[in-house]
Amino acid sequence: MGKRITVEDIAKQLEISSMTVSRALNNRPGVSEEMRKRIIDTAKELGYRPNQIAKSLVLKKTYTIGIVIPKMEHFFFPEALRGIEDVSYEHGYHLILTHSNEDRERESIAIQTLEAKRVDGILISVSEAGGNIEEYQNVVKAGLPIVFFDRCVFGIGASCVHINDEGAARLVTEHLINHEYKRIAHLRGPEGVSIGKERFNGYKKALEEYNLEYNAHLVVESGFNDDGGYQAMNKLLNLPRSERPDAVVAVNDPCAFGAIKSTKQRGLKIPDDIAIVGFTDDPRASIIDPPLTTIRQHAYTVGKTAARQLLTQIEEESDEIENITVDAELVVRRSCGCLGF
Amino acid sequence: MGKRITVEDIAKQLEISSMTVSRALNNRPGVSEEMRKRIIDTAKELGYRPNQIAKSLVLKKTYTIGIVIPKMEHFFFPEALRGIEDVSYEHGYHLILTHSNEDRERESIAIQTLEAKRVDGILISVSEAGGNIEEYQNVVKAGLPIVFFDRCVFGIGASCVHINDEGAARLVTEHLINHEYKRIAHLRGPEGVSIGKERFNGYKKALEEYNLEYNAHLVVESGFNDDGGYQAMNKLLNLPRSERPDAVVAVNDPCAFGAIKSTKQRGLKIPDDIAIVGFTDDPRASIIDPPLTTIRQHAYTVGKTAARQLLTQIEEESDEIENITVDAELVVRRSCGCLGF
DNA sequence: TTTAGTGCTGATATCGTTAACGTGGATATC
DNA sequence: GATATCCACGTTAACGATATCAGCACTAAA
Repeated sequence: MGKRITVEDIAKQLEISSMTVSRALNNRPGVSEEMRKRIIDTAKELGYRPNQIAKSLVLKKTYTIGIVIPKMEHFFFPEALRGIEDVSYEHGYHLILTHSNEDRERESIAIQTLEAKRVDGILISVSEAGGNIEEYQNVVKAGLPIVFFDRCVFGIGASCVHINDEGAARLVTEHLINHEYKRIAHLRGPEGVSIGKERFNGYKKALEEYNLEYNAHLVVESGFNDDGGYQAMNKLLNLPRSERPDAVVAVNDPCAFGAIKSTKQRGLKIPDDIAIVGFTDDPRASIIDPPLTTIRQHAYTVGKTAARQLLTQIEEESDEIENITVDAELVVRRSCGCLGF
Repeated sequence: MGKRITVEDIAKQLEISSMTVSRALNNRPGVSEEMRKRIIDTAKELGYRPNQIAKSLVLKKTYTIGIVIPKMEHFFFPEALRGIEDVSYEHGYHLILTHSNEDRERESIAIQTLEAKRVDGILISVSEAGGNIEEYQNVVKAGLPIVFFDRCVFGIGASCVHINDEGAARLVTEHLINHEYKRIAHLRGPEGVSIGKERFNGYKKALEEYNLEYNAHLVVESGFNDDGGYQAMNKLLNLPRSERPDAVVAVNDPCAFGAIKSTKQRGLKIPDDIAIVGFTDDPRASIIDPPLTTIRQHAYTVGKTAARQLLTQIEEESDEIENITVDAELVVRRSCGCLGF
């Protein structure tokens, strides 16, 4: 590593103390304007770059927030990330990005890394494998602000930012019920992940409300991606003809795409033979054939909101916990049986 | 911030020196097995988390690499990011993610931030606005390893990882020529960005090779996203009928999507009235109507390769510059006029 | 003239960790 | 029995920055 210029180097060159250099470069009072100018000029001339590491050590503050994301492939996360980045940038914070790859162990390592790097706060969406509750609790106990987004963990004293998953799932299921589908299936997310559970609850409540029978055979766990949706849909389509669903609520859009693939492969028509709806509003949803009816999640807003909440906790040193719901909306396209585009 | 446990705290509790604690926790020789065990146990008990900041200060090494990405919305970047993350994780490095948002000023700030954070190396894809050449040169001069990926800057002594943009653009243009299209247009990327220039060159060379006339009216700058493609295509379609293109090479898939939208809005059929091809192989490319013929870029591989190159430079302290080309392939679908799938 | 205040600058300690060298005692070697 | 070697552990300094307190020159007020 090429030797970097330090405040000391600047100080020596000008035959002053490093303290004066520090004051000048950080725009603090106690330096004459003339001296300040000379210092800034020399700093530029020497190509000085402040050492944030040393600064962080003494100030006990890194201006960095840590992010744990379970899966980069989901459109939702890069989009949320963009929201997080925008807000952080405005506040002068930077991001350390880690990736759990839906793996519990790797998530645990990621959190410990972020603690070691002394981030000022953590934003996390838990892995599909279900969370490291104890690890989260340690973070909370250590007084390190942590905010969950999308896939949350409630009741451990941390803020959560998410859409109203239950309500939205209910909404989209009701939409199918209004189409008079009778055997509505659900490709559900994992039990251990909040959104899997909540969306399932929404689906179930909609059925109850309209006095449709809940049928456990029609609920298949699918994980969160295309392939899981494909496999799960295959299971449903392997049922005896009379037991097959006439409509499907997928836990998210990738699952719905997998389900669409499976359905088409068997020569079945969507929505004529089976209606399928998703959840996310992935960019592909509007251009797939047929265009997918889904819930628009506003990932960008979720990211922004989560980052704001975290920064509030960091900067106000408050430990006030909030449970924030971001609006989501039903986007009606054609895969549900509606004609409109 | 809750006070964190330090090696000193552990040392006091065991009535030993902090040096012994450091040795034990870092698996270094010079500590009896019994003592090591006691130290590790106490560390766990107290919930010790090493302070990577202090460590970095003394070791002059952060195990962190900085990333500058121009636009999160392009599918390419999250995918490249995934490749980068996988490789870094294997090597025990972490990522600081910054986002230039295609803005030159913001990119410049991002680079300075990364230098201040004393990252061990930088991976960058330059902003659409064209790069801060001087800034890059400063980084190189400071001896900080930097690798460009996808959107590169050549000739300043930094490694580059990219696909053979010129060759691939030529390939896809040739494919159109073989379809016997005569008036082939190009929606081109910005002059100041390597891939814009290279792809344009490839397009031009293909025309030359087949003795097709190059027509400057048929080349319109489109930027890199949907809307730019839409606007640029509108310009082409506003030409007198006889001057309109019968085929279009878009600089990337988002542009192609915009062009498709514009074309469809005018009631023109793709590929019958106008063929359109893209570049990227965005997830939407295979499901749009008609499925888009494009160049598959293997963003994941580009990310992986760039990260590997950077880590090699970091760990071997070599300043050997490489210009690495990642294979890309033509993906033939229907928007070019082929029948297949 | 003395006192107090103000404006600029410097000396020293500190953040948490590790490198480099030092020490004391047990064991091995001749 | 003297010397060398090795092991386990300790002491000190350093990384690069800032906080804190102190000092010095000068001005204003008493």
